[in-house]
Amino acid sequence: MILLEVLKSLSNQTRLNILEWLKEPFAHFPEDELADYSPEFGVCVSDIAKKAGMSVPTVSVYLKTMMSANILIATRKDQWTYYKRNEEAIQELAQYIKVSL
Amino acid sequence: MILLEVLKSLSNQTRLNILEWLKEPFAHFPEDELADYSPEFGVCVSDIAKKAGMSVPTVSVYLKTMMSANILIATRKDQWTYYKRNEEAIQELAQYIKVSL
DNA sequence: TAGGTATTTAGGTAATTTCCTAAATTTGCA
DNA sequence: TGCAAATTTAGGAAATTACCTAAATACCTA
Repeated sequence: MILLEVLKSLSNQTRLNILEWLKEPFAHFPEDELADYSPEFGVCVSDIAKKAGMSVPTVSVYLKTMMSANILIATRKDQWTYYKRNEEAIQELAQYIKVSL
Repeated sequence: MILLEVLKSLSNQTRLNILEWLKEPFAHFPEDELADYSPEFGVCVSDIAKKAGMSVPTVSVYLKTMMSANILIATRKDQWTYYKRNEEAIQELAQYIKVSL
């Protein structure tokens, strides 16, 4: 884990929100958009962009940033890219801060 | 705790380094600079600036930023301002990430 | 192969952050 | 009172980040 990279990826309100939304997709995204939702894959880029009220390209880059930091996991499926949280990495971050920061 | 503010205050390599140095001052600062060191107060601005290899004003602002985020605690004593880590706030951050992020 | 949907990449402007030097302030002490 | 040391505040240049729109790419299906 590259701590600075992880912290940078989390130091933006929209990116923090995305992480929250992905924790409970059904509480944050319209049900019809989650018609084919599976916790294995997550939520696709355009649904997240719509929820964020930002352009798809901006959110695409945000998601990619968080994936590079290993906080999100991406899965390409047909023409969609689904993103979900990397719970292990988030716990690793918490543990690192607790014992090593 | 304002999560975004805390994360921003930590998303800079120099500020992360400062937090590390303050964890074990004797391992990171020259002994003579720590002549009157006390864990109750910490290390003064100019010693931290020297260690960082940056100007005093820059480091002064960095420290103030981290204090505003509640990650550091400042104590003014005569003409010196000493900074130490806020261990409770750091643990609170770790816990927040663990259970709520 | 053509056309449609989803995503990514490129390129640009505005805002923020990084870091400096100079000036102002705080505090101790002769 | 007035100088000296430590710090903070002000102001500015350069780099990075935050967003956008337009264009390119990926992948489906007819």
